[in-house]
Amino acid sequence: MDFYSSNISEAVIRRLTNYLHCLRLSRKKGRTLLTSSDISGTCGLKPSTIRKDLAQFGAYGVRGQGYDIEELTKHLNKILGIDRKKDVVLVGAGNLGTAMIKHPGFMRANFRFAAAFDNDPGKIGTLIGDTEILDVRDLNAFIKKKHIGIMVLTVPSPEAAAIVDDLDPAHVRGILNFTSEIFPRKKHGMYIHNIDLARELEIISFCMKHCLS
Amino acid sequence: MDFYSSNISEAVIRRLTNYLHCLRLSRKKGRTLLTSSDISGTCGLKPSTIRKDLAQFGAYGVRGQGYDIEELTKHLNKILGIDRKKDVVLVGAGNLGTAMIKHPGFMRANFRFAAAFDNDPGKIGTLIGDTEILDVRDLNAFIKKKHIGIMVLTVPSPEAAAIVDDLDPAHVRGILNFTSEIFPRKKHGMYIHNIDLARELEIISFCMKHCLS
DNA sequence: CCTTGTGAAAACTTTCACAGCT
DNA sequence: AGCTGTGAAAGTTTTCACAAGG
Repeated sequence: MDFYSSNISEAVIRRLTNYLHCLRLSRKKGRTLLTSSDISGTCGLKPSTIRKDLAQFGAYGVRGQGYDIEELTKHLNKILGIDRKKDVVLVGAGNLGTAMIKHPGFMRANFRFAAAFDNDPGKIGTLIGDTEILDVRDLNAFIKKKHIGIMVLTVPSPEAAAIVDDLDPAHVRGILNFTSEIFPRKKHGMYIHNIDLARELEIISFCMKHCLS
Repeated sequence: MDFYSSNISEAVIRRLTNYLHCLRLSRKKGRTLLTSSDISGTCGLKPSTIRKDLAQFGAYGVRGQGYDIEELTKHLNKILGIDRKKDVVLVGAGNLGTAMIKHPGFMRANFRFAAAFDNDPGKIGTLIGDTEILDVRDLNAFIKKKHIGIMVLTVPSPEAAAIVDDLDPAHVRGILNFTSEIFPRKKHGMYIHNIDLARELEIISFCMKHCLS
């Protein structure tokens, strides 16, 4: 377990989340053991890659058998830091924001939306599911008071920069940015993950045209 | 321009979409030339990487000056296959689907939602913006009649597999899959791009914990 | 003088092949 | 017999350093 010091690439982390997906599926089916080639079949990765990844994090399978689903799930949850509840705020209570709050995957991954924020007076005070929409002007005070570490940013792109610049980096350590704004990976000690939905379609468009390997 | 035969990695394509983003920003500011270090500043990539990428696709800049914004934009649009309008269908008219249809980035990238599909009788016949919601049972007929090449899949995860399996691969060539189901990259000649929003948060969670390089 | 284009080097990632356990 | 764990090899990507050219 020396991954604190070593540089893990994003590709590996992304694969870990895929393994977790396979584990959840298999557990639902009532299985207790899973081999690297089982995972390979579901995720479309080489068994050797999977074994390397897991070995790197000190996950020990049993030779001749495979990996214990229960144990490996716990192990991966811990590695990914989703082994205990994390409070998250949503900023931008539009359709995308609403979709995020209602997404079943977030609860499964132990994320809890502590509140949503918006600048539309018509939305402020209302609920999305169980999550209250508050005034975006109170965002920083809320983050400070509740010790929120993660922000999901789903405002219109032009508003993104101002919100991020105003943020107190002492508290928010991670941002999931869905605006088209590209922020640097790390900014004031915060980790920012940029996902632009339109850009993903552009990637598909290319792959369809040129038949990506 | 030999990228038809060569294997371009997804990382390169993703970067191309970033360059396009920079180009759009700079054009808005009234600039006509852009250097690799300008792009570097906005995207957080090394200038040498940017030049390699662009050279690979035969984009020629002017030594001592940089790249012509107008020309490079056209060039990249063409490479990505977004130089002309493409019809897309949305399947799953929930919050995420609505967000996709209303996302300004799609129009900018020349995508047009020809229709949305859902199985909720209360939604069928209504509109999202200008896009009509039709019965999901008519999906395949519609795709065939209108020659739709791309599908955006935003149904609840358990419904995803059935829809994809029923699809006529002669028509749909690309799927942007937002369910947690992991499909193989290529299936029956279709290219499938999997994005699970919860998985992206898991990645952030890891990065926050272990300080990704 | 400035910035592109590019071969060569360095760094990183994936795959292979087989030793090591159960 | 079967599957993991792993060092070494192959393959890929990024970075460097500098020649070429406006």
